[in-house]
Amino acid sequence: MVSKQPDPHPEIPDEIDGLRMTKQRKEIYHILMEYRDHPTASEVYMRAKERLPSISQATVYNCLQALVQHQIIRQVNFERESSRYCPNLREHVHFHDSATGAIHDVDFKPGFQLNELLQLPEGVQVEDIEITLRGKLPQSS
Amino acid sequence: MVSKQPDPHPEIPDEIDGLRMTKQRKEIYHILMEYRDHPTASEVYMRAKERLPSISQATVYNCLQALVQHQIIRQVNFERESSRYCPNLREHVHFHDSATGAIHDVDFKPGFQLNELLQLPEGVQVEDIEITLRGKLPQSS
DNA sequence: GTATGGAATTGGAATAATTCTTGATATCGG
DNA sequence: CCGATATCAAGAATTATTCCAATTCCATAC
Repeated sequence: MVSKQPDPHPEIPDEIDGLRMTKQRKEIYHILMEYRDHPTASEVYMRAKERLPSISQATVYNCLQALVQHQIIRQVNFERESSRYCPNLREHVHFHDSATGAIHDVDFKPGFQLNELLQLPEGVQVEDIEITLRGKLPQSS
Repeated sequence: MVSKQPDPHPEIPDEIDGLRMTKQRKEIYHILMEYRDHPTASEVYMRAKERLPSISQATVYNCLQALVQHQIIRQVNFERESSRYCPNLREHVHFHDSATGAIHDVDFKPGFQLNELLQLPEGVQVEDIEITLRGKLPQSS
């Protein structure tokens, strides 16, 4: 008679938007929520192995992909680097600090309108916007 | 006595911004200028082979990289797809037509200011902006 | 002209991130 | 409890790109 292990992440529901949250998916989602530093798949893999030593890279990729497809997290691409993953679902922009390599989320100002910024042709339907900035933060931050 | 072949692209100077424009580099630059449809490296390779049958993929990659590094063309990345290349040096945005897959350049409106759009922290120095839109054009276009 | 040195080109091998495949496991509904 | 379905694991396969070593090209000096 083996008693079940307690769920290590009881704050994460067993299902999100129709996706069954398995042990592995919960762990990976938890990792993204905890640090929010836009890790790559292999960084997620390294962190996940600490709690789930038998997890494989393939599972990490599978889980990340399942979470992205169900719009629980976002995949972030910068240049040709490895994809990074981000649990922030608000519409936002990514700022890459060229000094430290860190990535910061930057929000839009309320009420922004794309066609105030761009010479878009009449009648376009914009389904998705992706904005990435690269630059330096002031010293004091 | 073999007479030299005439330069197939006399409109392209023999040097741009300190980069010696060899036969291969001229051909590749010409391909980008002619169609302006944001081809991938292997699309450029296929087109280049028509005029320079002995050109190699490695050369295409080398030339594209040299042109990018000398800021003669731009490398454009979208999601995790192959890089695409673009001779438009004006600051602009890429619009991916989700119906046809075509990529269109969209200009900024004059006098746009990033911090009208974004809640940027005080004192950031933005060195580079990359904006990509995905969506549909109106039928009639 | 011809020689020379550095840059450019070539073809193939190597790399890295990601996806695919297949079999094993776990979970759900009845 | 049992079969159906979903998920996971491990390694092979794929794809875009880069690296490497050998050759070729080209500008300049002789």
